[in-house]
Amino acid sequence: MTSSKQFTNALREWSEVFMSRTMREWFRFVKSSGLSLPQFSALMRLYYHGGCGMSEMSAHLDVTAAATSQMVDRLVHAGLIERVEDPSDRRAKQLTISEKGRALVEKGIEARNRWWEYLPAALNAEQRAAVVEALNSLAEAARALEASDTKTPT
Amino acid sequence: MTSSKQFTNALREWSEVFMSRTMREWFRFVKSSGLSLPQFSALMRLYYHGGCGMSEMSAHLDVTAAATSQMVDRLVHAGLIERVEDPSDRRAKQLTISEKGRALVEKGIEARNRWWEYLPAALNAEQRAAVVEALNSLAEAARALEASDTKTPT
DNA sequence: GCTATTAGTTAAGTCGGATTGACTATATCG
DNA sequence: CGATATAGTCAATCCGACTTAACTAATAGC
Repeated sequence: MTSSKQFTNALREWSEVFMSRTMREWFRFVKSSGLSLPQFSALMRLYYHGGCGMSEMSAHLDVTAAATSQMVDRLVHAGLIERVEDPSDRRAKQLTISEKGRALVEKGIEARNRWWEYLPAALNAEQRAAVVEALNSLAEAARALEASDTKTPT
Repeated sequence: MTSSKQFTNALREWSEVFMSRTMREWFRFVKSSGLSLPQFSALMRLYYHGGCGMSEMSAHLDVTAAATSQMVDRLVHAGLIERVEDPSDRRAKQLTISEKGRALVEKGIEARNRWWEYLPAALNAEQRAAVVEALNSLAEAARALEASDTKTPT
């Protein structure tokens, strides 16, 4: 078996364990928050990438402008998003996440990550160091991949 | 900084990169399939854990029996789930995933994993070996954690 | 054997997600 | 400057997710 194949198998296996648990925790949190998954997608977009316009949000969510407008209405009404006129184009609006929205997202991230915070205790110091190194390599490689994907026209 | 803290930070960082991309690919796939996320949750449950009853499914989805019944109706109608009478209890039904459902789930898993299959090329052989070892440790530790969580009354 | 409980279904209702179409205000282009 | 394009919103509509309530058939318990 090639080293690349072993790699892929190992990542696949970890991915299944990780996804299964993390998604479960995420869906649980979202449900308990009273919001929907698409609403959280909108919030996370603003949280991780900063403010954007309605069209950008619409493109990100891959839905029509009308759908976005209605969803953003609800999030604005809930105090989770702020919508202001774009100073450089009077037709447009700028969306930013409110402090309340930010706090909610952070709480969600915490909730979905909590399960693996007990993992260090199950590994010895040597294993932990190895994992740290490996994950850093992975994260770096994945970010490079993301950057090069972004540059490729689709 | 403690080794445990470094570990947690590394996993957190990888988790963000991984989740961001993987969820995006997953949502894209689900949307293109014409099914909803809750429907996929039901299918994945059957795929990974085998057949179960309606009540079990209802508990897994964390919704009422009526919601489950209606959703399962749609999946049965779409040929993705099979629903038969439970031979040991005439009141109950047994749900299993159909071949069509299985194929769809597998296609989805493939779709959400495709992005990181190019990662090996970005790492040298030494790094790859280290990652394989680390991920195996992680997967094992996570499975042990899952098993002990299951045994803990909630 | 009778009563209580259970497994699942059906109906009715609300909600958010999503679409299309129409519209207004604003920006761009020739 | 007028015509066209654009950014976003509103209305109407459909759909699936989800709830509650009521119901039937089957099982469990005494």
